[in-house]
Amino acid sequence: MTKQKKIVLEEVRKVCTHPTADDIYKMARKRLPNISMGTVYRNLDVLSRFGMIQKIEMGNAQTRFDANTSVHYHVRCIHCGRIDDVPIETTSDIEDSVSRASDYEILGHRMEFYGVCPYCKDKKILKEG
Amino acid sequence: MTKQKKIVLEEVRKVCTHPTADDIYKMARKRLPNISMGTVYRNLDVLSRFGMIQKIEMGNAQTRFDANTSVHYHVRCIHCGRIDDVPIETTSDIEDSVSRASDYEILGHRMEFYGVCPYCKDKKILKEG
DNA sequence: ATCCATGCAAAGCCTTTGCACCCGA
DNA sequence: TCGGGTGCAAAGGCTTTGCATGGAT
Repeated sequence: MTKQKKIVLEEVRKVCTHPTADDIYKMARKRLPNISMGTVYRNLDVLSRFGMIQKIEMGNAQTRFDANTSVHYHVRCIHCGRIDDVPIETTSDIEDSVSRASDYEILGHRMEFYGVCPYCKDKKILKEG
Repeated sequence: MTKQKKIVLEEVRKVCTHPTADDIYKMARKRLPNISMGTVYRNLDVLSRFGMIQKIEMGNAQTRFDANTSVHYHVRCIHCGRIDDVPIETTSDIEDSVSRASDYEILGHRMEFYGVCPYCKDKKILKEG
């Protein structure tokens, strides 16, 4: 656990905004001005491979990272790109259905919701009103 | 509907492999040797915006395209990248739960399964056996 | 002294875009 | 003739990687 890796981990844990690698790079730079993008990517990668953080990879968007490693769903705002956790239970029942219905060995699923976040809803109302 | 757009559409419809833009480029080139990648991308984009084909954007992988425009789920093989349709019904019930549980205006969801495809399962058995 | 992680920069991959040209209405 | 679609090539965004250096054990 190098100084760089420690800081990357801490910065991911500090926020609940599901930051991108670049966000984390900027945050880490405030504490370690010479940290490089390559190091940030490398550390995000090993941290996620070791299960200490989670990669959020959906919908061809830029990868984001999450200190919350529990299985949970996300919702993405189609206007501002903001990502939030979805406060509902995840289910693996559906994986069983898929296992039965296909010839794949199902190992997991990902689900993401999309819509308009509260802030953008307000902005839209203001514009329209 | 130019010659190029027509061929791009036909090639997407010809296969059930959920091809990438590059796959389609290679297929289209057999019929129209001078078609360019830019044209393929542009046409895939307008065809999907007009609902004539579907973009599959999952898991930070390369975008794939699907002539089947109905709402359905996909499953991806973690070994070979193959994508197949999942023969189960999609549900929007869960979107209602999320609507109630969050402050977002929910417009839709994406779900994808991952696992090991039949072919890779066999290969694994062969290697192990 | 050794070895692995780092910083830096370059390359890679997929996709988009600017621009001049051409083809069809 | 006119305008939009095309081919080509370059640029763009994000991510990975090669390599020499440096720090920790």
